[in-house]
Amino acid sequence: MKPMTIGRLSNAAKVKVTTIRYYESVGLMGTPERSASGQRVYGNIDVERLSFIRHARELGFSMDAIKDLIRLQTEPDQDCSAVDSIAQIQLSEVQKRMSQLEALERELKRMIKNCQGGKVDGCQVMAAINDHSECATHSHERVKPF
Amino acid sequence: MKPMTIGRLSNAAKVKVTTIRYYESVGLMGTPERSASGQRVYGNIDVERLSFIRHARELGFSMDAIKDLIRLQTEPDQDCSAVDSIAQIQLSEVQKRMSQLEALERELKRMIKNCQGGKVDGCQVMAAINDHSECATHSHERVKPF
DNA sequence: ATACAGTCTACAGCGACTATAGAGGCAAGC
DNA sequence: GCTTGCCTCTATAGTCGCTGTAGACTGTAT
Repeated sequence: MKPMTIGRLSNAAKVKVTTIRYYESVGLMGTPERSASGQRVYGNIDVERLSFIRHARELGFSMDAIKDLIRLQTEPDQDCSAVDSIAQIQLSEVQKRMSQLEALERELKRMIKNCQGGKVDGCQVMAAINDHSECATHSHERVKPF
Repeated sequence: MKPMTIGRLSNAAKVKVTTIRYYESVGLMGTPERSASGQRVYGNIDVERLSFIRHARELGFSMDAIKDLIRLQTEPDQDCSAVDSIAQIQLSEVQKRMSQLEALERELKRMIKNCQGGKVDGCQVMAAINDHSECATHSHERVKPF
């Protein structure tokens, strides 16, 4: 039975080694046992926890939100509503983000459709971006970069 | 006729003062004239350019893409296809991002629907996040934070 | 014995800003 | 002239969620 090193944990949970160490440094993962030579040694519970973190990250939860979820998990007698509300906030964030992106999609499509080749001089894409009177989202909220 | 200081430019273009200085530092905005006491002095053309940058950012264009667009704008005899292709890339990014978010929305809704209150112990939201066998997006691509 | 992969720490960098500190400038009212 | 109060200046550090690098040590297979 070989000890579960950080590399094996990485394979098991599908999270990069460097990311695991990062999660430890910010307190998302606890401080593991060490072997005689100082290497981290994990157990099955760490695979569980790290997989939970990965999935939550894939769902877009912030690391702070995940910390809250983990804390709640250790208090199983508590009311479920706190968990529910974290998920609700996440859902509304996702929906807000989607409606922004839909507006962007419409505007980008319009720009591209109107562009019939030719010179930059009369390019409708540039004209559309310059037309800052009409904003895609009708708000001044910044769309996060991607 | 008062000189256009950075604050007035900020108001006119709806971009924060600190962000304007940042744009200058990374070469997105040029280096403006200075008054005798060293304050930045702008003209109407700067309002145009900064508004263009703001709108392009709202459309999700990266700062590198915006640099390209500005460069192309100063060469109006060039072919429009470069501009078009920047917009096309942007559109496909937006669409990719949207389909990821749609998957997240479905999963979050499912999680929340199944949560009927009660204790954390039996919370379906937690169970759903723990169910990392079935991934929302069916890929291991990370959704960018927001 | 040697090769090579894995692990360690510490620190720098990414994008696109935002925040802070501490100094100096400018216009209006007294 | 003096004060008040906002504006602007530079420089630096922090944000988020990692990723990459350097240089040293460890563990395993041949």
